[in-house]
Amino acid sequence: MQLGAIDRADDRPPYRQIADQLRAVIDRGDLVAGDKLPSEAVLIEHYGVARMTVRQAVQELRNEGRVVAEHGKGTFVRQPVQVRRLASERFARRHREAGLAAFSVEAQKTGFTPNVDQLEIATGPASPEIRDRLRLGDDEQVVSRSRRYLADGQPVEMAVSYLPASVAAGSQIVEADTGPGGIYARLEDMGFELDHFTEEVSARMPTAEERRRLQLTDGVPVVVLVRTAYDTTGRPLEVCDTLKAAPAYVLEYDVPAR
Amino acid sequence: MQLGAIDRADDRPPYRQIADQLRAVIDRGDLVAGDKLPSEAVLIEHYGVARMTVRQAVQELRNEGRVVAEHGKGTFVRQPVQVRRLASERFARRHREAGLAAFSVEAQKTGFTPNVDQLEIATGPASPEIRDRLRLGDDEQVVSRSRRYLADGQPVEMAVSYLPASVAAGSQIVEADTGPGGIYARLEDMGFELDHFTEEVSARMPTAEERRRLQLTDGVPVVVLVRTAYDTTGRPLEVCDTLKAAPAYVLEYDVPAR
DNA sequence: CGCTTGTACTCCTCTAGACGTCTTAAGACT
DNA sequence: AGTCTTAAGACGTCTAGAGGAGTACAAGCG
Repeated sequence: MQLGAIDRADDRPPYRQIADQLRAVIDRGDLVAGDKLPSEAVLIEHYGVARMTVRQAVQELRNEGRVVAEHGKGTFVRQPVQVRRLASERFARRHREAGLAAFSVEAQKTGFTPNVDQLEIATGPASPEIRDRLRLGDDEQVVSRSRRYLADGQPVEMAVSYLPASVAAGSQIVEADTGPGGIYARLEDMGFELDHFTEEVSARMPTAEERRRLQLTDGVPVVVLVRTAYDTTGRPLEVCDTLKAAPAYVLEYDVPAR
Repeated sequence: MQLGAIDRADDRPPYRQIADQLRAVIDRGDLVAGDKLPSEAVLIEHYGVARMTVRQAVQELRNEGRVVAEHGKGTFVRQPVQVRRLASERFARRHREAGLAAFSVEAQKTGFTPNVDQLEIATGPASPEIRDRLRLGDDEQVVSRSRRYLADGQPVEMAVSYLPASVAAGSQIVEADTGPGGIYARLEDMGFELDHFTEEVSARMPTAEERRRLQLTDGVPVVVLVRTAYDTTGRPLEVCDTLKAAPAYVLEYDVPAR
């Protein structure tokens, strides 16, 4: 692996020159996914700069999502973010068969091994925003379920959903499958009549926490899917917010015969 | 504007506590878009920490896109992404009735008076990307159609679509309605059998030109809908990219009887 | 009045350390 | 052999400075 020196004649600051050289090492393939970057101590020695300068250079690569620092272990080259176009399938049909589509179906149709982690379930008072979305009274409690979906170990999606505690009604619902349609099937089993739901696709910049959990590159917005499920009386039964890095959502519709 | 102090008993590092407090100031509305954050010197004085600590806190907010630092001027709160919630309607039903959903249907169901401007049509060689998406040969030409949708005079959406010149076949297609389903109805009239299409929702930061045409504020990502229409043989007939500021897309599905 | 200059303020970059926590592996002990 | 301790190496956080460069505005000059 070849690292150059800092060119004092260069008008770019040293930390940027170092970052560029590290980037080049990765782009050239001298270091591939999983490889360890030279440690901070080595880079300090090589370039003859202070520790903060080296850290600032590495921070650039971290913000770009090219490397990941692991406390006590080292800094490692990350898998490149995949931006492949997903193969299209008969999604809409399956969607109708399943009754309600789950956003996370996508992960399962691409050949990845999907799994779920960071499942957290909590019961407590609702925030004003959630109260508004679920049309709850001031003192009603909600059950929140957050989880993260991974494809081949790589986080691709995270979701938080809220149900009125009166709907969750004990422990059954909170253990419901986090897979596609799981929660909705469970709700129907419990006697709730799902009528329809709304989905709203939006986008925004992720918070630091969201960027961390999804291992996002700096400057990349996330696609947000806001879903609300209603019963036949029009009462919201569940709201679910799903976050993904772009590209996010592939639907396929069949054209009906005319 | 109220800023607290650092809680040494808190297990979170000071820089994160400072970042949280600055975030809270923005979330509370004490500082709104365009306002200047307290300068580094003021924050150093207030919290009694070193410069690097303050800078690390502000860096978090910069990474989140909440603030922007301008050399020599200060650090300013950025325009927040709007999270306006749109009223939901029986979208899916209409979608099935219409045969194919158009992304721009939304504008028409919100009570705005929609209209289209900046219609541009051109025929020429395809870029490598478009060639790839339409599966064209090296020397095949494409017809591109770009337009902008306005609601009550306000630009809300823009779209560019490409058809192989062999499909467009003269002047009929290029004058096709830009409204929902218009182009697809025209294609079917011409004997093309539309089979299905894929839609991919993504998001990214807009280019300067896109920001200008959609009159976007700085820091707001755009939702991108990438649609490809296929005929029964699996050949792509049209690709269409639509851009909107978030929020963008509201669907409503009915749950079929079980 | 218009232009230049000075100056204060701002963020940018960097230095040379310090101590902390986490991971790993070697070595000591049972 | 298995378990515990310890130390080295790695990144995390922080201090207390320094000079640089861009900006805004007031003072001075022609």
